Amino acid sequence: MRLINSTARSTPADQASKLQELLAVSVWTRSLTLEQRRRIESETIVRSVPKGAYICRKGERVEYWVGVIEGLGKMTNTAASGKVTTFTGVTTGGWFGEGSILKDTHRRYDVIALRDSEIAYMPRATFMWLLDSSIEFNRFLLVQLNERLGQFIGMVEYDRLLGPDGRVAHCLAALFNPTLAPGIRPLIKISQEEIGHLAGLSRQRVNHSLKVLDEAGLVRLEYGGITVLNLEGLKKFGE
DNA sequence: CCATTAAACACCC
DNA sequence: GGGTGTTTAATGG
Repeated sequence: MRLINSTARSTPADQASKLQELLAVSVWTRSLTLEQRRRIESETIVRSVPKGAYICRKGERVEYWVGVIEGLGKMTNTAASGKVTTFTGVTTGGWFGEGSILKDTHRRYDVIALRDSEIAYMPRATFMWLLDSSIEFNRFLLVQLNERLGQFIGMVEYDRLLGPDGRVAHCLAALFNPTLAPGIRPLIKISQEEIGHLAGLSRQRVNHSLKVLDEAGLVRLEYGGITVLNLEGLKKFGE
C-alpha cells in the first residue's frame, strides 16, 4: 500500500485546471469574489492518488479539507482486531473532512482510493478563512452536514428495515447523492465487491441484488461498473 | 427448508 | 490480473 507522499504528480497547469473543474461544480464557490477564488486556487493542493492508495489516513493531524475532483474513495475504519468497516463512499464533486477540522481533532477514518483519483487538499487555514468570510460557505457546510446526517440516519434505518436488495439500492443512491456528489456521472466504476463492503454484504449477494435492480430497470450492469437509470427509484426501493 | 456465504473455479475484459 | 458468474459445501435461522 503506497502512501500519499509517493503518489504521482501531474503538471501544475493540469492541476490548476482540474481544481477549477471541481470548484465549478461545487455549490459554495458561486458567490465568491474573484479575489477569494484566486486565493483558494493558489492555496489548494491537487494530487493524483493511484488506486489502492490512501487519500488520507486515520490518526493524522487534520491539515486539510479534502475534495474529490475525479474518482472514488471509501471511508473506512480498521479496528484493533484488524476488522475493517466501510462507512461510506466519497465521489466526484464531494468534499469531506470538515467535521474533523471544526473539532480540531485527529482524523477518525482512512479514505482509500478505489480507483485512480484526483484529489484536492485545501489547507486548514484557507478553510477557516472561508468560514470567517463567506456566508455562502457556511450555508453550504450546514447543508452538507445536514445531508450527511440524513444519510447516516437512513443507513441505520434501512439496515434494520430493508432486505439485502433494498440496502444495495440505498447504498447506490447514497453514492449518487446530488448534494454530496454534485459532479458524479450516471456511470460509476466500482466493483461489486466494494459495493458489498459499502452495504455489508457478500459479493455474490450483491451480484444477486444488482440483477434484481437491473430487472426493475433502476440500474444497468456493466463490466466493472454500474449505470444508474433511476435515482428516485433506487431511493424508494423496498419501501 | 431456505437464505446466505466462503471458497474454488472458469470465463472475460 | 482483476472483475464477474457459477457451483458446491457449510452454516444458521
